Amino acid sequence: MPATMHDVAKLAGVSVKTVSNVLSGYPYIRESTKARVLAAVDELGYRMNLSARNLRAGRTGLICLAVPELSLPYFGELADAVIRAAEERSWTVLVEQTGADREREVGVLSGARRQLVDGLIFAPLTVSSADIEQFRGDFPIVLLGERTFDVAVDNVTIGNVDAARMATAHLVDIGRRRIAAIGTHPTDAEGPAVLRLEGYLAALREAGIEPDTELIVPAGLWHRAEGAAAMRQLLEAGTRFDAAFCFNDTLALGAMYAVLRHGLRVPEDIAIVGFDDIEDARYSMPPLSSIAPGRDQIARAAVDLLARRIEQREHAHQQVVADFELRIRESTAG
Amino acid sequence: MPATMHDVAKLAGVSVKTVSNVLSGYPYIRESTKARVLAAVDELGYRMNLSARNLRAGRTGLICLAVPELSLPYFGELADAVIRAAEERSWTVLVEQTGADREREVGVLSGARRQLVDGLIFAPLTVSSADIEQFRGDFPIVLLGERTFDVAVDNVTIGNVDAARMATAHLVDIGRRRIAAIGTHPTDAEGPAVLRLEGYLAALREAGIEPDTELIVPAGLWHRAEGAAAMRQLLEAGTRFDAAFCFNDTLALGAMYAVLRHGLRVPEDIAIVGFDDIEDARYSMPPLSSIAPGRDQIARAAVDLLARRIEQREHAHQQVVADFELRIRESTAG
DNA sequence: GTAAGCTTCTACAACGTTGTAGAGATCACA
DNA sequence: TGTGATCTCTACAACGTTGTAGAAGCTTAC
Repeated sequence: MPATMHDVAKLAGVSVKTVSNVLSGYPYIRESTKARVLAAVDELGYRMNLSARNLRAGRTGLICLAVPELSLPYFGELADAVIRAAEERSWTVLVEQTGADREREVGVLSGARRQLVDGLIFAPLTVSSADIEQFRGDFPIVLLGERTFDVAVDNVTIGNVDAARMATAHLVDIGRRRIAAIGTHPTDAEGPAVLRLEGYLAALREAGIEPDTELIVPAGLWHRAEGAAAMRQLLEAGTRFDAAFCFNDTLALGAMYAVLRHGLRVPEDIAIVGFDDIEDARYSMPPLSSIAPGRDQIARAAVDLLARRIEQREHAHQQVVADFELRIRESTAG
Repeated sequence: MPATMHDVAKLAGVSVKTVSNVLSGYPYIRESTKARVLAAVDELGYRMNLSARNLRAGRTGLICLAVPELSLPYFGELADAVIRAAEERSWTVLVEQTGADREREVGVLSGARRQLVDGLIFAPLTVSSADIEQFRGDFPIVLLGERTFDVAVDNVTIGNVDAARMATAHLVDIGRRRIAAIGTHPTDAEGPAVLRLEGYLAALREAGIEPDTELIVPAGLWHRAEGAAAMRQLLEAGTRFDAAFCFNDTLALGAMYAVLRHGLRVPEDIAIVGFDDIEDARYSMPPLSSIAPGRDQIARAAVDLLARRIEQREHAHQQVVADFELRIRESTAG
């Protein structure tokens, strides 16, 4: 049975409230009293019961981070960054995995966790802006990832369209004309897949290249296996092409694997550029060119926005656009 | 202001306790009453206040998973598995990152989180068994990873020594005699690095191969960068060798990168085997042979052990040894 | 000398839920 | 018809904390 404030108070010979005051930094306390209380805390190994504190204070000090899967390196690294950023505010992060499941994403928005956490940082994959409007209710939320439609939610993103355009333009710059895009979500109306496709198409347009629908390959989950499958499909179809822009790095690494397996060279035969700049990208053979989003910047911005939203429920929603940069490595360089 | 049980009770025309009873599945309730209550819950969008419930019940429904870093793929995948296993018990997992920092690991054992969670699943890196004995107090804990010294804590592991021995023996089987070991922690007295080294040495001994200390290279963090650095060090030292057993897959992938960069072939010049079988391993070029621990089995066992420990504080501590298998891929196969 | 202000501490109620105990109905059976 | 068992529901207290309100002592200023 752990010690409570009552035990501490009794041992220190003060009232419960005085213990509470000492612990919460109330200024008007005699030094000697404070010392006695702290000694008692120490002696009993007292730890505050957070359920009780939260019940009273209406805050839990917990935030929820909802991502598709931690086993995807990008989200593992992102979770890492968010947890660190949250720590600076002494918040605790509770990670929820949504899979790629719409029902679970809706569950996160409207679900039971909302009673447990003060706010939500949410990287949605399948739910639409309309869903978000509908289910979020009056709850502090920060979205990760651009929303195509305007939605009254704080939002941190990198410029997906610009970044995708830059990645594709880089392939054009090194002389490629037949550039595949891997990872589209043809049925989505919005979301990163849509935006990255848009950037890809814009870059082609600017280069005067006619897009070829045969070179645009969907991939639902953006895992390595799907990247490899998509690339195999392209290679086996006999479609001629000399480069691929993959919508994330795991797709790209899977695709690169399939190219090499097929006996072709990267980048000589097929140049590949990815997106996310996960650690793997730097140690693949050849190392993978990729768009590096400012992960720490994104995490910090998300936590900051959420903090402001929690403190002050009513204010215009904000959009933070984080920086990105193209890291050119050997998968696109001679 | 969210609705409380009182609001629901008033709307349904029953007592608060009846609402509570309906919601917690108490059997003796008239169907019509139950229906009225549920309708009221629905109409008000009522969600239970978990702080209050926890305060009353003395349980939070949260468990803590403490790992070094989520951005390490193995731990990302492990966290994924633990979260899924915990979900089946409708527990929520709170992930704590310890870095490789002893102070933080001690903090996890003795820290403030203990008031917030019902139990802890802990993958320690730096703390010793003695630390664990000292700091854990009376708190439900399950350790991930073998303890060399006996410590009164539930424990899930794979047979590190056996697995390392099998990996090394595999290299011997394909005809290698000069086998490097990458990833030792020379100052540790226990922990996976020590055990894997032990397995490595055992396999050499069984094959009648004299270990060569020049081939045993430390690496603190088991990141790709350290694996690459260790391998570069070996290559530049001019030490002759024809294989490497890396203590985890990220080390192995970094090492493989360095080998290929150095203009040598894998496996012809240097065969490489890793440990953990992370997803990357299957898509590197060449694909990496690795020890596959039963990750889901480990996660489930850890959650099960923790559940038993929470329900019933007093009983002998248990050790679960999960299965592993060697996945042979091209990094060790002609 | 006393009003006003500061410092230090305390009692009490409240946060939203559930366990305990028990009050009334209703039912089965003699 | 009475007796005990079963069903349905309720009042109350309690979990451990903090906000509110205020008491008591001390200092300052006239």
